[in-house]
Amino acid sequence: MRGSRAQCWRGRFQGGGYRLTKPRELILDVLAKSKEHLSAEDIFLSVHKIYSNIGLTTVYRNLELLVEMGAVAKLHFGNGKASYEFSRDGEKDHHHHLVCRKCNKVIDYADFMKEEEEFLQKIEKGLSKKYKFEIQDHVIHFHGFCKSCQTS
Amino acid sequence: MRGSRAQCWRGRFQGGGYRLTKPRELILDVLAKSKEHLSAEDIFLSVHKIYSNIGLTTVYRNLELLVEMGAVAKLHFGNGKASYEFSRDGEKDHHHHLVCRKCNKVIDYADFMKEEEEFLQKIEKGLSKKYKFEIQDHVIHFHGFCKSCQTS
DNA sequence: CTCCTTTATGACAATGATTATCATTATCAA
DNA sequence: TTGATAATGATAATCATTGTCATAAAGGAG
Repeated sequence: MRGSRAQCWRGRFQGGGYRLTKPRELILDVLAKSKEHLSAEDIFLSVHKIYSNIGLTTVYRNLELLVEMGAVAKLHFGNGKASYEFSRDGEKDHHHHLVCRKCNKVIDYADFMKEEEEFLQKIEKGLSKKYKFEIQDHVIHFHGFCKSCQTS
Repeated sequence: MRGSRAQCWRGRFQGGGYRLTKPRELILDVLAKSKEHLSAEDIFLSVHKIYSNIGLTTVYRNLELLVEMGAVAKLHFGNGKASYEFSRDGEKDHHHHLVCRKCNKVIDYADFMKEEEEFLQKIEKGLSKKYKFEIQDHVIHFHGFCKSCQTS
């Protein structure tokens, strides 16, 4: 039980010459548990609760690594800090975002995902051929006003 | 000739209780001329060439205003600073982005736009109904490796 | 299991983009 | 032309993120 997922990650890390360390494991745990998009500081605080040695720098460094590995997506909504979440990876809970222009609230939606993914795959194929670009992931944000920020 | 566009903007500003000032006019000019996504500093430097009084703060302030007005889109690629460009507004030259995960190069593409826009409109309709969210704009980014950053 | 090389960590300082402050100036409706 | 109000620009302040470096931990070799 314990460690089955850890072992999977261990493999992914070691493939790149990296090691599976406690901070890394805990960061992954936090990311996995909270389906939300978290800031580096959010993650730092969560990990800190059970491992008070963790340093904020380490969190940043590992997020950067995970982004490079393609395991984590770094997103920007409107609040000045980056948000991180697991990237699609063909996962079940892939989703897209509605971002409120006023209060910066973010709604994750998973409706229409089948159609969207299907459509995106077609587009991706065309684009990667034309631009010789290896597409690994995508981000779709709709911007506007959420229910409570609509003036009219 | 001169001023027809300015008058249009004057109207948009005054509708919100804002004024059309020289810095604003020049910032809009720069944004209109360069189809590229520009950073606040890029814009500052461009305006500065012909109006050396401009302050960086003013550029930030006005970009923020334009974003609020829905006239300008604020985007984040991977270089630590925000990029700005006119938002769609049903314009001819609406486009989406391919962002390289390694060198942060951004390719604007306008292929498949007809299909994409058609598809997005359908999605937007469904989402705005379900989430009572007033959608004004969207962002689509594909992430991966550009031609010259592909290792394999 | 212990040792050793290498990678990773954490405290701290430094950077750099963005924002707040505030006295001064410019816009524009009357 | 004038006056109320919005906008500007210089400066300082904030705050997320990155660089530095001495120390600690991982994990392969023996």
